[in-house]
Amino acid sequence: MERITKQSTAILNAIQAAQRPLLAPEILEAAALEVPGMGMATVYRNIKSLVDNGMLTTVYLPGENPRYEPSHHHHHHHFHCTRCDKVFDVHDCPGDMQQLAPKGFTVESHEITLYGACETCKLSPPPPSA
Amino acid sequence: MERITKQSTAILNAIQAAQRPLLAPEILEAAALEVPGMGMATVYRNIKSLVDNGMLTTVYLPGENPRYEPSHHHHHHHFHCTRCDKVFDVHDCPGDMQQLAPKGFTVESHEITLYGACETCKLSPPPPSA
DNA sequence: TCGATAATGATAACGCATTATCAAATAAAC
DNA sequence: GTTTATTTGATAATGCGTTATCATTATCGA
Repeated sequence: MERITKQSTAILNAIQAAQRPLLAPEILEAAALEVPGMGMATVYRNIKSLVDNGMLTTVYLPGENPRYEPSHHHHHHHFHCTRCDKVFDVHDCPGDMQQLAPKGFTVESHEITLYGACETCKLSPPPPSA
Repeated sequence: MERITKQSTAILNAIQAAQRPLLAPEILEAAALEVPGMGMATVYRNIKSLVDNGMLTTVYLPGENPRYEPSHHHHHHHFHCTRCDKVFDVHDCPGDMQQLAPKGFTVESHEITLYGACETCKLSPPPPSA
């Protein structure tokens, strides 16, 4: 990916504008608003290139397909809304986790995923089923 | 799965003896020690049945295939050894995570995965590469 | 503007975990 | 022990995310 195309521009725009990690199909959906007819293969090709360049970071959550966000280079976690399935960054962290591990184990890093309702879903709960 | 067979017995034994969540291939490997020639399909069939019965709990870790452990019914987390890739239960928990979430978000649950070296791997580090 | 070459889109192919199929083996009831 | 229905093992098939293929299109340096 050496050339700047309207597709690659739209893909990068979509990821940077999202302010949250996106799934590949979400990136396609967003970028296709700017470049209608864009194909899934183009999204995967550009993602791969951006990840290889270090511009994108892959976010793995339990039982989920990979999401992608601009590389932050600072420690953070994620919130997965169980209503809308969107994932948001969480910039706070409880800190060292060494004390949780069994005796004799060494903790080198950790991942935390929070689950619950995001603000939008809290304010707009689904109508009670009839 | 209504009948008790030597295969189903070996599978349950393997899972209960492991004292840690196992991948499907690990269950096969362990159960096959007791019943040589056991097939992967039998493992998946029995896992599915045990999960449906509530006897087994599926453990999802980021970017990993599902693992299985006996249902505990108590809140706990997991430690993933980056050396041997084994996963261990962590019975401690930092507690409520509501304060980490963005304003307006409601935290209902959380998952924590610790990464590092388990005791065995710490005591037996790999030889330095030549 | 032209030409070389990289990117795109459509689609086939792939990898891999999981599930379905079905004949043979085997629990468990009688 | 016999009978009958369930389980097993081998293997094909599936689902699905991702990657490869290749003719066409488009970028960008000359």
